[in-house]
Amino acid sequence: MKPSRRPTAHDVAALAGVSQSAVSRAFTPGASISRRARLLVQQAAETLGYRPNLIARSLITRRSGTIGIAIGYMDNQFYPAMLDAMCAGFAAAGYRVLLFTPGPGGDPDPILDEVLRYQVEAVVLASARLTSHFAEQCSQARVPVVLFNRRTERATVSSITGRNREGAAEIARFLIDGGHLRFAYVAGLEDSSTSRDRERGFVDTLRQAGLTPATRVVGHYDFALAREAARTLFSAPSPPDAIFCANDHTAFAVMQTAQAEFGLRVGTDISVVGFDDVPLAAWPAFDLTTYAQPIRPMAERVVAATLAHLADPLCPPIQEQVDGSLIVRGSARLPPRRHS
Amino acid sequence: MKPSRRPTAHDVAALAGVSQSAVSRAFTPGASISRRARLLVQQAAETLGYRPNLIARSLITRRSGTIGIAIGYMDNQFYPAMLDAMCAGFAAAGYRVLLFTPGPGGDPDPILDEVLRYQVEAVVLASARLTSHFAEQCSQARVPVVLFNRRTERATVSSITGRNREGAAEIARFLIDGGHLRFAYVAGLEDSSTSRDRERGFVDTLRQAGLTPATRVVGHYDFALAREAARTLFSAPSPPDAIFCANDHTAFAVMQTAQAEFGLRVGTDISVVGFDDVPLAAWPAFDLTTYAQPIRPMAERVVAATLAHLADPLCPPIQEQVDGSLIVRGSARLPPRRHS
DNA sequence: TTGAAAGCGCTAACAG
DNA sequence: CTGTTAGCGCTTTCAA
Repeated sequence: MKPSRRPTAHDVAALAGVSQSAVSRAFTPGASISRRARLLVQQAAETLGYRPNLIARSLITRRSGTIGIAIGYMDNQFYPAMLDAMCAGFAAAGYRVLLFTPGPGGDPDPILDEVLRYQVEAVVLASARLTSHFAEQCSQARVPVVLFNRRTERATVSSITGRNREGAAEIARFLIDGGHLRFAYVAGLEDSSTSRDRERGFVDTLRQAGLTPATRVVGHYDFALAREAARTLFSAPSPPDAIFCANDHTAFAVMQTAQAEFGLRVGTDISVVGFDDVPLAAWPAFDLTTYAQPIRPMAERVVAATLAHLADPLCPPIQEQVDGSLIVRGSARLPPRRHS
Repeated sequence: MKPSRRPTAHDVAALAGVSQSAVSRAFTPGASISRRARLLVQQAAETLGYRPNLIARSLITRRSGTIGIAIGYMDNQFYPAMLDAMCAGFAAAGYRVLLFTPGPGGDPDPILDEVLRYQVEAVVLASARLTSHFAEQCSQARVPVVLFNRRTERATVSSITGRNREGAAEIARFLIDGGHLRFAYVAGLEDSSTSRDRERGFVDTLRQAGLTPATRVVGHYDFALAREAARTLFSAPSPPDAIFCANDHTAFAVMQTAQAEFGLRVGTDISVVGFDDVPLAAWPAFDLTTYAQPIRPMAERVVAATLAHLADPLCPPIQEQVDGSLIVRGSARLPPRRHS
């Protein structure tokens, strides 16, 4: 017994009494090989516990079959759910996922370099940090980039987002119809396109309705900071009665602070609305009114866009917005019923 | 301009006027190369945008630098948090993470095969499905396996778990001291070692105290199913006053069902205790008493165990239990204060 | 310190 | 359908 090395195609070939190329062919779906030869190889492979080395294959085919996914915010349920869905989508398309989580603090650049060295065929960026520079480096290396839930100003890179402006505008109208008067927006990260787009849709709609502009605080998409922002809001001389939060995760922080620290009844004393419709939003404890960004469809679009770039390197940037919809639950006062 | 191919070490060598081996050496930390040569190479690499191909390197070094992580339950906050921590840990150790999420339903075996073909150096299993058979296949292929948060009966494979028995026993004592009388356990998956161990610690402690055995329902670690189980519990003629749930995720389902559907005040009318101490448990809306499984330390132990196997292929299985602690919050009635 | 040469395990022409 | 022959891009002896 030769215990040290894993069996190679040569070993299998020797045992099966065929050439090494025959072994290769036996493991290649469309290859031309006789049933007999394939059987011989399969048996030999079985007894040896042979498994084709995909690394060696990648080297020659120049396709690693690997997609890099950068994802942050694992405490915001939206991202793990998305990761799960994307992973499944890529797996179904025959790709493996190399995960990298650019932790808080520290320069994310070295990790990018690492990933590119590993010959990922494309990169999906789902983290607000490291978006622009990172994306640039990738496209310089001719590695397609797909941004998820964020975009860049320059239309040079692909992105899949929700309908941030439209969704926020719909929320504004919903709150206006609900008879609210003092609005507030809890922003995410200042340099996040997503937070800015949502703010814009919200603020513009209020302005068009001739209402008092919304108070603005910043939660940085962080639970603790969002709670801090909520305290600022509720401690003000004239606190808001309608709060739109940059995402559900932020909304949870705001709701709980309102209830636990200010004794406010959410949905009655004040209205809180989020964005995303993560599974938690439907939990009885939250019952959050929010604008749904559908996980599965978005994941599918990300996968599709990535595959499009892989299929055609000259494919122009794809910028898609996936439709969402307002999910009305109990965290915001309802507009009066209209006759239909 | 030759746009099609990415630059290789040869291209860099040609431009720098050195041999291709020199290029290799310039990118190998400990290699013997003159400052001059290294500089030449670095400049040439810079202008060409050269990045060493790690796939090619793996082929010759026989080390892919990649760890496979199988993880499920992305809706249970414990797992994304753990994934994040493990990813960071492996990255710090110079390893990349290949993620695979064995979705619900379907045979997980083909995906395993896929992963092994990709030459991962080790596999971390953090999903209850695919544990035993999968682990066997891996060790047959001489790929070290580390189970996370689960173990197998046979002590042949490494595992990192929390103190399930002890933690559950401590919870039982806490509830007994709190003066509860009618206990219940909401189990996870029936074939999960974790759920069984927790149940055992809980049940044994009750028995030793001479108390009525706990009612037992099954939540399968699933939110909806756990709610269903909770309904069964609360609809019984003599409903429990102390419920221990297999994990926090299950506890959230139980708490909310108690409140929303049965009008029970958690922490007053009934006590609910979980296991894990996920970030959500500390949210005001839940304020869940639970037994903490510390994410960071557990992740560190997983990484350490994996590296130990990598460093020494003959390393015997490592079975570690990471200490936890009871986190007392408001979801369970407190034992009466004692004089200290 | 350096370059030449020999592969890592596999795929992909190319003849037979 | 099959075996032979070149490599994929890199690391690693081995002499020089």
